[in-house]
Amino acid sequence: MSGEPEIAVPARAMGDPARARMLSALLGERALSSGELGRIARLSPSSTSEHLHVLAEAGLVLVDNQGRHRFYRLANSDVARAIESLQAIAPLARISSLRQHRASREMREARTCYDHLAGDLGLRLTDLLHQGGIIDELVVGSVGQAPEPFPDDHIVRALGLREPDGSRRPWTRGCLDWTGRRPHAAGQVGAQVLAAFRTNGWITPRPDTRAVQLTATGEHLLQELES
Amino acid sequence: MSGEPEIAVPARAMGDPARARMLSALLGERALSSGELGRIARLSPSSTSEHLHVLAEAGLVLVDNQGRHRFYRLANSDVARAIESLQAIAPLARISSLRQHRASREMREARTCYDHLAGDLGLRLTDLLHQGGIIDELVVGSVGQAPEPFPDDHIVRALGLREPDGSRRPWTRGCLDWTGRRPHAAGQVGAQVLAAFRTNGWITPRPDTRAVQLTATGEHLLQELES
DNA sequence: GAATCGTTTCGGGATGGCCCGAACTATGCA
DNA sequence: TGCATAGTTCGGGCCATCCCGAAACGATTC
Repeated sequence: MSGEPEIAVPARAMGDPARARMLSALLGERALSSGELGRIARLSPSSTSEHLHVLAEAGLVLVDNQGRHRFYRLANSDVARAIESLQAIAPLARISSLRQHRASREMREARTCYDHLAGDLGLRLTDLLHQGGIIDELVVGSVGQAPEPFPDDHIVRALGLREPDGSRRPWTRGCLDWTGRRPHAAGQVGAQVLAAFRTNGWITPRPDTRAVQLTATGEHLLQELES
Repeated sequence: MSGEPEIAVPARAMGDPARARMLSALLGERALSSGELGRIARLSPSSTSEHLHVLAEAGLVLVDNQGRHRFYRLANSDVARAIESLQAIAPLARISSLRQHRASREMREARTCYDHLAGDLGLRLTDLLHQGGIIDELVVGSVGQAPEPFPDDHIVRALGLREPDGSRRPWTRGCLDWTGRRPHAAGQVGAQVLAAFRTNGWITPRPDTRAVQLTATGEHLLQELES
């Protein structure tokens, strides 16, 4: 027999600035090593290790051992969802240094959000998908169906989109994070688009951050699709 | 210029067991006084006051002064959403005492969840609304439209449901909390149903908790609608 | 096997949070 | 005016957490 959920457990784990930075970095989907996370959180290796232990204990992250590295990732999409929902009510950090200013600009331009793209790039793609009839109008938190029959037009071919995979996962989901004030496309279609951008080299990762850079090829493709 | 949201701020505020209990109680929508919250969290008045100060500072709760009472409530529905999403990843409390056991059973049977009903009662109502064609099938986090034209059948009249009020708020939203493993109806329709249950005396509040009790009248109504 | 690299564990110091009782303020009521 | 009630502020004790450097550990490399 068990009672109510103890939200203090995950909340406490997320409630330290260093651990919050780590989690925010891990929202960028790919697994990060203890060392990378330590650099992101600006901590000594020993402190980093302790914080990661706390996160694992609270069930927020999982570890993959690979050689002498240990790669950490968010435990599941519910954790990602919880972090997003906290971002919606969290105050925005004050920016003091020039370095932070640049990092903030890069995040606004384009970044990954768990397994899809966000920032200005995410919004451009959302508009494109909507104009192309591949997704419905998005409302925050809403889920949408794929069009029937599945189109085979220019946009679909250019991005290499495939039909939904039949899993329970919704085709689109409106995901709001703190820039833009408009939801961007998450869900299966969002994941497909991010995968396409990665494998085709339309974006390149930036070091130690979820921000990504749109390459010249990527920008060309977008402009061509938007015209 | 401002940077990323600092999720550590709300998370830290929620990350104390006493404050978490208060927030969980406030999920029951109605505002609670400092004294009531102190009893719920089992704290001295002075500690209660400090904790509430922390919650207010983090923007999670708002205060209404009424005479010598101070009534606290969740700041907005985003906060409620964040608490719900943490409940989805939080471990369930172990139950030791008989008293906790009874409280847990009462919560499972029927409780309020921000501004709608949850627990077994919430699920019964969700099924009823679905069978009556008033809401679509629910998926967690999904939003649904009201039927057009708005029906005027037995269920609608019995519950006194009105058409959507034209606000942005979705007609239905699938809200999952920890019992039942199935989403129950939130959104405008959920709020209307709770209001009807309250004003018609189909439920009565239980002291110091979000749990409510279905009255004999309420049970009669439900059985009649379900037949 | 020795050196190296990434990571964890341990010890210890500083800090801050949590708790309470006592004193204080503000409201309501007689 | 005086007293009771609701709530906050203050002071102080205690404990958990957060940080780091030193040392240990395990895997890879030479």
